[in-house]
Amino acid sequence: MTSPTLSDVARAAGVSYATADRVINNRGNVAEKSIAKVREAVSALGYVRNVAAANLSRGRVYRLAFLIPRGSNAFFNRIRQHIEHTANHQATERVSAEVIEVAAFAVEGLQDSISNLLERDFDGVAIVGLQSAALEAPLAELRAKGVAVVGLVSDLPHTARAAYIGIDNIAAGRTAGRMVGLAHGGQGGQVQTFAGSLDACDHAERLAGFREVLSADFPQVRVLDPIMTKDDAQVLRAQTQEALTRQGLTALYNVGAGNSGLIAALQGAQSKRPFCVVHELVAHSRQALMERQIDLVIDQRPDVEINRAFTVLRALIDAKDLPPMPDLVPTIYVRDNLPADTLTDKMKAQDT
Amino acid sequence: MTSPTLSDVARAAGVSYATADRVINNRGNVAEKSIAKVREAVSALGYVRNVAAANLSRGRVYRLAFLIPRGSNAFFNRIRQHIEHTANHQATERVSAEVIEVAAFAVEGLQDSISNLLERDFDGVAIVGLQSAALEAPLAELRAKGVAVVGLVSDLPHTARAAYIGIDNIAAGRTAGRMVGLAHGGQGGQVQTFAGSLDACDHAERLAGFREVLSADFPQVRVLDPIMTKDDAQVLRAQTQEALTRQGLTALYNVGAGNSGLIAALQGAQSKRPFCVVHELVAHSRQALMERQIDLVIDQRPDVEINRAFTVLRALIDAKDLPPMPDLVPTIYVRDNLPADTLTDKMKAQDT
DNA sequence: GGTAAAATGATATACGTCTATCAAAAATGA
DNA sequence: TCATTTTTGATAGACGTATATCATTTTACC
Repeated sequence: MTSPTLSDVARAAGVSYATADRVINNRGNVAEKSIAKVREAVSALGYVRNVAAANLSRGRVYRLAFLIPRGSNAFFNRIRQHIEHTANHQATERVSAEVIEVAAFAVEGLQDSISNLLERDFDGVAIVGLQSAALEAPLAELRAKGVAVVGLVSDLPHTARAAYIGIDNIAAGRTAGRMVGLAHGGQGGQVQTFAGSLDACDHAERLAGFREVLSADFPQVRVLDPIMTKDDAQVLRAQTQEALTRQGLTALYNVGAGNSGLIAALQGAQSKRPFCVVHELVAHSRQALMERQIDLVIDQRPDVEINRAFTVLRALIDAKDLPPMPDLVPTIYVRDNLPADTLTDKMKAQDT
Repeated sequence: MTSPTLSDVARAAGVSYATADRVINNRGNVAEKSIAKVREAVSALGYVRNVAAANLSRGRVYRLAFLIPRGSNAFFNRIRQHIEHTANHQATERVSAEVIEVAAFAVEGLQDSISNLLERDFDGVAIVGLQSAALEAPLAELRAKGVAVVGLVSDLPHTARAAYIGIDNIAAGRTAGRMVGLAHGGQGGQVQTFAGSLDACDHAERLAGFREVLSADFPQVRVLDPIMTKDDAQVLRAQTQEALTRQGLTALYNVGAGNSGLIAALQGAQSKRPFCVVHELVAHSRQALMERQIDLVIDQRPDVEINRAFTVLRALIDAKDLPPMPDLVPTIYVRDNLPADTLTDKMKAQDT
């Protein structure tokens, strides 16, 4: 009934505990023959090492780092908050996580930060990455030291990381496109798109997906070229105001950030406004959804992503296979399926 | 740096390890004064019991049971599969889960099954419940024995369970209503609704939410009274075929199961079919989405729910507070944001 | 003040693994 | 065959907690 221990394995293999241990933790100086015997016994008995006992014995702690862009971006604040919350909780299980802020979207800064990680003694690192070959060398060094590396939200060069945790941005754009198309109810229309910069490949991917669906399945809806905003709320506000004066505009889609500006412009708008889709559920997009200034939010569920990041990193560090985890898909929010607002809830709890 | 042990607590409280242990595991026979001293030391040092060490010492196993309706319903098959997969994985951490099948939607059957649990030695139970006062007595007995009880997918009487893990069905119906409304693009229309039975309160709730949104925000869309199907695919097929012949029908919404029949009827349909929304992503609804027979699936993410059930039950059993978990919301799927098909993937993996 | 009861302290063993040490046995090479 | 190297065995202590036992101290009560 109870699962076999390493002593059981040793006995079954006809070797001493010490030898079985040498095999399991490959300490070397073991004859091939003994290795084979132990391996056989392991699979015969179905032995799996008791990680709890092992960690207890080792006094092991999992030291994780998260490299997140600096700045007051609402989305990354949410990410940061989730990391701290989770870390706080996992402290019981000897997991510590440190958030390291990085200059936003700058290859050199990221490169330096990664190099700095080499001197620290981390077991795993999650990085909000960039597609740049310049990152490959420092990441290779890091991985050579045995550090588990995953890309978070925005991917790293494929060869340089063990996993990517984030949504498929083409799918996200396609989803937005599908919804905008559906909302036209068979009628024609014009969509104004907004993007921070097309150098950011997530923006470019979303836009591509968006166009793809509309031109294939809703040809009567015209997609206007994106207005570049640098994710700046001021720019978005001005440009949205301008767009709203135009005739025949039936929808707005912002692939990037800076939505508070877009929303501000919509607040002053007339009764019949275009169908509006933005990305990432944060305080202001949530409120705008509730107050009917916008119609849809495509979210990447940072809570799920962070959860996954912790789980994947631990699995990589322990060299275990991955436990079942919820899939990551672009999530569509309307005003009717919003999750409970934890921040509001917290304030309520403080009131009582 | 390293977290305090119970010995540290004892020392800080000025008592022996034995006394600190008596307090922590409330074994009785301790003076109030000592209890207070230990409690203080615990919070002063921020002591948290090392669950891994505790479980190691106890040789503890978590024995969980899941009470799931019997039958070949695709949705519950998916649930069952997730439970087994997760259980399989958690075996390493000394968690075992048993799926117990129950006569579907019958109060007496469920009542008996719950009573039977009393003789087994489970630590936690997740039950696909019913709102019936008849369940309160056996559940109270179970909880009196120290068994953690949660409602899964469909709630139990509120007083009889520690938590409910499932979506808000009114929100799910509202979400469907919002999408159907949006898809009309400001034009009028008629929606035919289908339900298994309005005795099932999840069906009634979804329908109520659906109506609520349409009448409030899309009054030009008329909601027809639901056709009762008993979740039977044959009935759905016939009724859908009949409905499709009607003039002016712009949308279909099935709050219940039996979608394979609905889809079959749609396969034979003409080019311009109504906008179709169903619940639960399973093999056939997924395929229908891909092949454009339907437009939208509202899913409750059984994978997330099962994950949550395991986590919540463990937390209840250990009397810990809950770790961060993804929120449960009705998820909207279109053909562009579908998760990877694990079954298909598995088959692919076997091919290679 | 004396006795019984309650509370406390000291200590030992166990859980399964890691790590280390030392001695003994087996294999290797000249 | 002997010296050397490689491989094995035996064993002990540590990680933090649970549980048990037994002796001792403190408290309560008449």
